[in-house]
Amino acid sequence: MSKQALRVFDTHHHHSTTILTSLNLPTLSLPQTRQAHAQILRTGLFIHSHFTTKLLSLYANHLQFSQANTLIKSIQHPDVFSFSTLIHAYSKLNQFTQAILIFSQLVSHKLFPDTRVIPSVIKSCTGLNNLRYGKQIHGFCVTSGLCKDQFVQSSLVHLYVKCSRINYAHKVFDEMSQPDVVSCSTLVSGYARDRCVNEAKLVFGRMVELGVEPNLVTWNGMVAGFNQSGCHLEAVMVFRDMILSGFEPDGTSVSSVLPAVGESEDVRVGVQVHGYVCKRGIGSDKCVVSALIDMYGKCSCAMEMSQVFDEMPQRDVGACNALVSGFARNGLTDDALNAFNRLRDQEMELNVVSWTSIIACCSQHGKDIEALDLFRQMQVSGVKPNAVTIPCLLPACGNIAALMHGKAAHGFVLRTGISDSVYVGSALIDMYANCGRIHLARVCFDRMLVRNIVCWNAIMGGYAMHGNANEVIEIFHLMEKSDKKPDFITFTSLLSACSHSGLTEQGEQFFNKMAKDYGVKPRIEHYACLVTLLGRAGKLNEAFSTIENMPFEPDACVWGALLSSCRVHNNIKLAEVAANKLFELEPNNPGNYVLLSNIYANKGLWKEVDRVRDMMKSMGMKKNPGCSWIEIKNKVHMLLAGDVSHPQMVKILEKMDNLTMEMKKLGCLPVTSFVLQDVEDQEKEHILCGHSEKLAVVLGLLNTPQRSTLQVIKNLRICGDCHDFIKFVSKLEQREIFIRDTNRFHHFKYGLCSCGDYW
DNA sequence: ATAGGGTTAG
Repeated sequence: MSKQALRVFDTHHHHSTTILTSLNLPTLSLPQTRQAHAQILRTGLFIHSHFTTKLLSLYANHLQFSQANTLIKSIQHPDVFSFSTLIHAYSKLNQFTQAILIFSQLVSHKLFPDTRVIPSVIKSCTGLNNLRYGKQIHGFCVTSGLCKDQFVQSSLVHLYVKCSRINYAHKVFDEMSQPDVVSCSTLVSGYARDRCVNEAKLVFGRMVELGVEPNLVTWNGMVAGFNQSGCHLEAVMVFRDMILSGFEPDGTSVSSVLPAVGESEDVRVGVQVHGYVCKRGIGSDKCVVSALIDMYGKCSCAMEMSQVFDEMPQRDVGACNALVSGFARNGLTDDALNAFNRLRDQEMELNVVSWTSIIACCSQHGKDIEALDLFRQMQVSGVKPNAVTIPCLLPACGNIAALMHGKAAHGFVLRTGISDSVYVGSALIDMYANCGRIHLARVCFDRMLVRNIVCWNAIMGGYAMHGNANEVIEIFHLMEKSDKKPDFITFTSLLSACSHSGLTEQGEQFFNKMAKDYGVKPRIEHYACLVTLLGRAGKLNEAFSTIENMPFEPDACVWGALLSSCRVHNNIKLAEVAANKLFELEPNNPGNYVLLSNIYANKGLWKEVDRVRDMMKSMGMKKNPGCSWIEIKNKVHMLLAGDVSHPQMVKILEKMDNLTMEMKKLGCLPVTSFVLQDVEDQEKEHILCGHSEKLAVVLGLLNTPQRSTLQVIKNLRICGDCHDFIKFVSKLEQREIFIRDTNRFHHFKYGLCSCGDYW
């Protein structure tokens, strides 16, 4: 066609009919459009609005917004049709903002919109989730009478469904004189998406009564709606009903039902659907393949998942993403990373989902530094993070207290305007709390416009971890005044905060009224909190009888809580009871053996210490290596206990010797009880020098400005010697030092620690 | 010329 069109433009015979013919051809390329435009200008044909209008839609289809917008302004007397052409073009291309912009020009020209243009305008409001403007248009349609049009009405139904105003949608629907299949389907899928199973079925029944035949889109909309709202079983059942009603599911149906099958983890159904896909020959549909891979991944069938991937006819980024997250979901992090790297090697175009999946995989499986690095690489490669990427990344920052990285992500959130997301907000709260900046966490919390229960729990959990029980209780009361109901996580924060701050009575009160006053039945973790609460207060017998009388079989957390309390209060008898239970429940957890031996060592019972050490040895178990992280000048340093490989190790040990000497001079001798071995005192000191948190603190002292705050993260509980050492350092060096261990924050200042030496 | 359904990341 292009040859013919160009021949027309090359002639100097400017018969309007010839050009008109060429402009009526389905599409012209952009250069051809420009050529036609030039010719129209030269020949003066622009006075006929038909040509200009045609040019408008051509420019719009080539995404030449400024050209199209200029052109329409050049028309002396534009009519509704000129504007409509452009609006239709924009709305079809999902350029909703542009569409609405043109519509407002139509209005400002005092032109009267017709029933044909309104649906595209409402569709644009729908696409932008702009309920306000949509409602205005609705109002206009009511007063002008355009509302009687079926297309206008069904676009309004869609607007309200999309903007979560299902009641409005139903009202518009009820006012329709003759509901059509489109409006019915939209309303049905809207109810399904709102988890309103009964209403969806009611409207479905009503459309049948009215003689409106449901079609494939109706059924698919229901399946998709139930899937999206988490009614997975319902989605699968509707899929069945659809087949029983004589419909042949297509690619859309299958792609909608498979995620639901995956969630219900019923691989037999999944295999059936897979078989159907093969039979119908829709296995080359990209969405179908991705959904199959996803389903097998969710059903823990990594083999089948890989097989579907390997057999797919054409590589597709969606399928690759499903594969990566499938591996990650099953804990196969190396496979996930390999698949991701293969993707890059094959120069497959990675999208934001690919990057977000792999970042999530790393931050959820202890590969925090890798996650941060991938986030950097993502931006280098030109893919923009979005409101999902950030909550996947932030836990990695929090895990290793990479505050600067977290702040950079926060800056990104503010610049890109995604801070309204509750996911982003609660992830920021968690990150700041985990980085020891509880006040910044609070600022994020206070600035949120909408908060869900996760946000409330995040800030309360943050304060609890910092041992600020009063703040937790204050937030809890604020929450009571809001419309959010506390859940079991809320009470875990409350109880652990009370135990960390020694508010024993208040903690017991919360425990006693959580079921009665708030309808939250205590779970086993709440009993564990109660044991810690009583244990910390020295009420070890009460703690023990709590365990004996609780309505659950006590688990490792509960016995672990008792054992820790026994360490604080040097109770050998109960420690042995708890430890023996723990050795039964988790024989391969070295932490329990270490804790018991520390309790023995603290009382000088070296024979017992040896016995525990031999137990560990005979089981081939080693103490988990202690590991600490500290962020210095935007770089995260990792230090392992006893590891001398750090480039600054000579300086670190020198500084540590100096500090130890100062401590001795001032009579603050190191406590040498927290070592596993019974060795000569001097050697003990040497082993203590190697504890990772100590190394990290000293590294921080050497590389940061005087008196600045230090922040260290440790993978195990802080040991007593290091605790004493750091208290001393905080006084001698006039430093605030935050250390987060597996349990809580220790805030060292002026020679004291916020935990009050109970932990 | 106008209105409805799908996959993969939290």
